Amino acid sequence: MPAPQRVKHDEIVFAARAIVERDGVEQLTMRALADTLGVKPPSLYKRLRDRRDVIRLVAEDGVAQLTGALDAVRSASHDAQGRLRSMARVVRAFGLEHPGTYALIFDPRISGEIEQEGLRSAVQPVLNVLQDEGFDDSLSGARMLTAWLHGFVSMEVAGAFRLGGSTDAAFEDALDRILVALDV
Amino acid sequence: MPAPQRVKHDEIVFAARAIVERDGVEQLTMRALADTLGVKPPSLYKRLRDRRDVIRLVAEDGVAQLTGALDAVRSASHDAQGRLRSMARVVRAFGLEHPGTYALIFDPRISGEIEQEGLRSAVQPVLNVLQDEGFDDSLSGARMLTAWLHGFVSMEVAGAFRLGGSTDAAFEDALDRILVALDV
DNA sequence: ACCTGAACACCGTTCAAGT
DNA sequence: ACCTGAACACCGTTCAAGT
Repeated sequence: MPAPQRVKHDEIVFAARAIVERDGVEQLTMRALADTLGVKPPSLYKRLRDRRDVIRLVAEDGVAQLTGALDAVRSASHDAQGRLRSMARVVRAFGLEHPGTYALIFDPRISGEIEQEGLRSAVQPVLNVLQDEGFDDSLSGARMLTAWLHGFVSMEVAGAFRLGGSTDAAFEDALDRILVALDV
Repeated sequence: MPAPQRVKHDEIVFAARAIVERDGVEQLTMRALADTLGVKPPSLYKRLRDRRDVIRLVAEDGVAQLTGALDAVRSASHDAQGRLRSMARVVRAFGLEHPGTYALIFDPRISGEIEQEGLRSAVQPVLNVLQDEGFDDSLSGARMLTAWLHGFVSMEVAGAFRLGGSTDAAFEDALDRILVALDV
């Protein structure tokens, strides 16, 4: 008598993502994952290749969510400047809401394996906007904006801006200056 | 008869740093470290609290090196713009030469424990230069420059700039625009 | 005083045996 | 067809016993 499948693929990803958000990647063990799913560790290997596979799925789930959020605001503004501003805010909001997943997406050790790479998925939408505007040197502009954005968010998440002032204001202020520097 | 001390503290840090540079942090195990030192794992606990302690020491060693390199170029230029430019190049060069250590220094999970914090140690020298110049809003300016710089270097190290063009030129170009945006 | 073997609690992963 | 217990090779870490 065949044993019934007790756990669906999506449930695994959901549970794994929850562990990452709550406790960090290093706590995402096969044991912890099996426990929250009410199953024994070896059973997971029927659905997953190994632990790296789990982490990859969590990262891809995060990328999909971030990409979706970026798409949602893409048409919100009519001018390039407004669109870029909205997109930057979306990335920052995602990082502050999901620091564990954000770190995972941009971790070079993982992002190399992601289907739709984390880092490229951050550069690409910005590049698209700049290209749509017929902006000269779109690639280097996109890189400058995304480098600043990723640097700001990861430093903020890491707590590097502990000292002084509103980080909200610092973000908006620097974003203004970056957009001016881009000359969009 | 007391057994002679077979391994010095500095040798441990040196060996650990070498493992990180060559194989990455995850390969820095107590076993691997003991092996390269010609000693058994339990012996390490006479000199170190635990594995986190080893990692902390490696990170601090890297921070000291980076700080030293920053100090060395600080007086190389007479104007603020030249100093900031040199410092940015030094950080980038360090990241490209020591990607494993760079990632460690800026990893929020480790930098929180470092004596002289990695992220702050990157912001501070820039902040000093801007303050020396009597630059208004030095803090937010320092943050903008360091955010862009850290973002650029970590994305470059992660291989996010695979597609197209010289990254050297992209770096210099963006650095120019950032300095203009800062209006130093 | 320092070093070590043995031991413990954890991992990830495999596999034969159960249903 | 899926699940599980047992087992293996790895970790980090502790500690009593050696010199």
